[in-house]
Amino acid sequence: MVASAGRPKRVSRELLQEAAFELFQHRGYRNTTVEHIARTAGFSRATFFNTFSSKAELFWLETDELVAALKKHLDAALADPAPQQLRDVLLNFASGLESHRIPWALQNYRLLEAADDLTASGASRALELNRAFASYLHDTEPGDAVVLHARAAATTAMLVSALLGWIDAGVGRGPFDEHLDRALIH
Amino acid sequence: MVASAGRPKRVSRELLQEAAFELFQHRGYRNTTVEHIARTAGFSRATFFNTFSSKAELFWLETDELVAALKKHLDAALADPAPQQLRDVLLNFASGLESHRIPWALQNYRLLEAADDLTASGASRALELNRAFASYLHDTEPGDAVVLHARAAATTAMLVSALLGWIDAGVGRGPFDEHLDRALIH
DNA sequence: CTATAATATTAGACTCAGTCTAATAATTGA
DNA sequence: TCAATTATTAGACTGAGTCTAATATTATAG
Repeated sequence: MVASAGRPKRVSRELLQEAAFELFQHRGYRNTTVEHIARTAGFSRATFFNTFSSKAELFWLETDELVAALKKHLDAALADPAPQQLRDVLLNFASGLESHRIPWALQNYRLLEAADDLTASGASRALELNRAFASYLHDTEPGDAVVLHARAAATTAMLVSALLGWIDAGVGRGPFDEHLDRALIH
Repeated sequence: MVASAGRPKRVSRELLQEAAFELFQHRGYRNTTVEHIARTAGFSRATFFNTFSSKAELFWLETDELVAALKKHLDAALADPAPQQLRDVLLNFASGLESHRIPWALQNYRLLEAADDLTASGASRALELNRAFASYLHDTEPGDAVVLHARAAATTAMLVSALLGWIDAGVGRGPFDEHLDRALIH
């Protein structure tokens, strides 16, 4: 790839994220301003908003990768000629989730309560998952739309509940798929 | 009740709400400023924030009454010596929900997508319900905490899903409890 | 009737997120 | 050296929410 014309980028999502998480740990999400994050990383506020569309987007960076991986997993499962039940696809994905690879945002999910923009952006991630589940169910076991959407919503809720419960369980918790197996009723 | 001392209140939640919903219909939630709402109702911005803690709180006024009614219903059910299953308590409550008494906010729930503060405040209402359901389950059928919280979360999700689906069904939809009965998978 | 205590309303200043525009800086290639 | 291109920046703006201090309206005590 030829070096493209124009002034080279100095900023990266990672640089800003690193500065931000340090500040969040230290002073909390609300007490950390975008100006503060940007200056700590060596940039201006304007550059921050060139890189992220919001303070919350930065917060969810790693979680978004996890969500994307799960959606990819669902797509792969759907490509199978005889797709598994959604439940089993999720358990399969869960078995690959290592304790040490949980996004910082999820480990610190209690921060959500303190900030409106975090609650909203967290909810929008859950809704994204919900759409993916509804779509999977639609393709694998069509039927009454009311029931289908209810099942998708229930699955999303149980997954999130299991994940947060597992995180809360702290060190010594077993593997995630065992928690999820108990939480995913029917 | 003796008339209390001091300058009498002129503002009321209802006055502001009436002005607000007119403006929301007309110009949308985002394009309606708090200043605009307050002035339309004949007050100042400062008075608005004396009355409501946020623009979003106003949006959810009627919904909050519905949530409070449901929580009361749960408490009443719990007072019974042999409490019903949560599912049946909810179906019972749903049968009393008339089509014409659906909060404006729920009828217009698609507005949520357009505004972060609405998503967040909507989510916080759902979480409030979720806590109430978890508490009900805790008192009626104790057991594994992971399973209990998963069931509460699933119930919340299915209830919301059913409610929004019912609203979307528009005129000609049957009674809500029929929808809910299908959505609440055991 | 007047003063005062109590409460409502208000203006206005402030912080912060997010948007936008216009200026400037650093690079490539001609 | 000049133009094209892209990155970074300052700075102004809007709007939500917080806060303080001033003013208005009432009841009641004297």
